[in-house]
Amino acid sequence: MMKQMTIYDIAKLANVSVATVSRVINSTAPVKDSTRKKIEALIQQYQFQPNAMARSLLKKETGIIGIIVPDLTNPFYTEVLAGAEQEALTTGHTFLLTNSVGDYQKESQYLSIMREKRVDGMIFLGGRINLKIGDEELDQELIQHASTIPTVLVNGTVKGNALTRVATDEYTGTCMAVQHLIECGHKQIGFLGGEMHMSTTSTKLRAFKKTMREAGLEVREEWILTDSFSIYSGRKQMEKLLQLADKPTAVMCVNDFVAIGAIKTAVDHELTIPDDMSIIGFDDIPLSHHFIPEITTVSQEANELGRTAIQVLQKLMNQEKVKKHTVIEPKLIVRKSSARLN
Amino acid sequence: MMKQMTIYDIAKLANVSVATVSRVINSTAPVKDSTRKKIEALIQQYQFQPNAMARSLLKKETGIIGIIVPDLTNPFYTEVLAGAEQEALTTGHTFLLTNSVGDYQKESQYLSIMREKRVDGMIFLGGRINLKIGDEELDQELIQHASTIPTVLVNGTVKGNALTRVATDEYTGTCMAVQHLIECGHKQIGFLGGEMHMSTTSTKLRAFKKTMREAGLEVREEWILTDSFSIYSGRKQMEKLLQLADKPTAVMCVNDFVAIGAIKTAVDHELTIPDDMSIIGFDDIPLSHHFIPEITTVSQEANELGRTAIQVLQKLMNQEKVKKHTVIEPKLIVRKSSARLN
DNA sequence: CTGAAAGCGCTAACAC
DNA sequence: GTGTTAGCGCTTTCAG
Repeated sequence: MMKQMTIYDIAKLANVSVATVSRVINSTAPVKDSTRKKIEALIQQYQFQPNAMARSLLKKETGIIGIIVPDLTNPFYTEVLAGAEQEALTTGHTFLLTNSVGDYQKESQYLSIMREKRVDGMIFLGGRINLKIGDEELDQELIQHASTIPTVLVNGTVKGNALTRVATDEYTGTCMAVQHLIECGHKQIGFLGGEMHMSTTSTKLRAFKKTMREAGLEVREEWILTDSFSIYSGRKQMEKLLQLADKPTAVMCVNDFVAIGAIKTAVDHELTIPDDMSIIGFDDIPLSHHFIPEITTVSQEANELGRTAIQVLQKLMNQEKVKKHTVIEPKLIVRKSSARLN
Repeated sequence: MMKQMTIYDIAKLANVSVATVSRVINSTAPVKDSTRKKIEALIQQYQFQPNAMARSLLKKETGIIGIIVPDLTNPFYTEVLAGAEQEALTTGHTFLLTNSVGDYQKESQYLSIMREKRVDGMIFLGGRINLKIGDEELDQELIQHASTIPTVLVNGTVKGNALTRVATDEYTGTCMAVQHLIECGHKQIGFLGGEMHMSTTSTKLRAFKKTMREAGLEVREEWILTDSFSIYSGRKQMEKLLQLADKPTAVMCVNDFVAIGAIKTAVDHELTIPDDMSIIGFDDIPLSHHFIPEITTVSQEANELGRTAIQVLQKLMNQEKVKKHTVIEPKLIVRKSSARLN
């Protein structure tokens, strides 16, 4: 590997001081045209790039935003990321990305790395902040951490809502979806969840029950299943549901993955969706638009969520005032996996 | 924001010199047990984290691997990333991730950032390294860049194969898939591609033609369509194909996205897949396993690809000898979107 | 076992 | 316009 040049090397070659070189690099003060030209030529010739470490050490800014996501292969998260990236570009920030796989210990480890690397700010998604009953110690660690690095939580929170967060209104979103099912004439509606100890599941379940009750419909416990957030989990849950003698005519799923799994298994069992059963997802991952049948779902506006998260973070980093809680309104997207009860 | 402590603060509090603190942090030399304990307690108490910038400046190592991907929302790339992350974890490296959206100018910009930040190494995916006819200048920039930072290219190359790369054998993979179709009795086979100027498309097309010819089958130019790599593109292409009076009984698609689009449009047109037409994809994204029908495809072993790329990069970073070209063997995954011609 | 001091590459006063 | 110099926070000789 070729050694990288330093500002000293350039200065020597140009017969000027390092300060002058620094000035042309940062256009921070006027420099005589001829010397500027000379220096610029040298920089070009040797492909000189100033060392960001050295600069950061001094400026106390790295231009890096740390991100912790729970699952890189989940399209919802990548969509959030894509939105965030787009927005971060406007201020020239780059992402230090880590994948926690929902492992709390890894989260802690990554939190440490972010601090060592002195990221300018960070975004935290999933994992511990999605726990229905937060863990005292984990929350404390995160809060502590946030006192030193501007941090925004996406779709989650910690004890006492102590930190800045932006989140989709999952409760309302679920109400809208269930309401849609009810308006389609369904009276026997089930719920397929993710892990019960995650707030995503419990929030949506609460919304589900409340909407049912307000419509005067019975909430049947045997139609409420929970497992995990994967496609495979959707399959398992639908498998169970179909074994029941008395089956619902519609189900609300905790996310699109579970909905896909549910549809797939239903189809395997010779059901036609939506004729034999309406199935609704949540998230509006790109795939839900392309699946056969196209899936009715609630859009989390993932891209906007990501962009907003960064906007809030940027304000935080600039020491501006920000709302402690920004909410993104979800949208019901009616497609082909739900229909009138006939 | 609370100010972060420095090694000086700790040293002062412990009544020792910074050198001693450094020693306990890095266990780089023996320290008296009692002073060690004292320092450790302080570090714990104030949650002190050494500043990685300062250290990197000295050690000329950042612990960061730069990654340029063309599309964060494409499951193939995220799967590669997930594999890479897993492997990078073994050496404690973290990712500086950038999303080029296939924009060559952005790639250049990100290349610069990687150099400024002095990443220890980098992985480049997609974009310019996938051009059928490489751009002289862009290649030169990348080669130049690689002379200063260990770099590995994934599924692509530059002029003269000047750089280290790991890649799936797309040619062989395509041959396998087409061969499978032929063995199913198909004689009228089409090809749905991505952009024609990308090597992925042209390589696969070459393999397609060669396999057809060797089997004594006619290559019909009107059945060879190219557009882009998206689901939407698959839809458009299938739309065109179905307008033909004489249609193929099977099609090979450049990737799973195109296959999904093709299937969806075919189904919209009341065709049954695979009974009326066999359709094969490429990549084996998770979705292809869950789509209805499940998609026959060629697995790129994305996760392994990512892991291997990092392994090779690690060797490169350690100045070990590495093969200039590591190839990953693809696998044919026969599922439900292809069947015997009846 | 511990401390003093040099230096990593850069920026920002402060002089001239 | 330009040069000198003092750090930024850390590691690492070199002495003791």
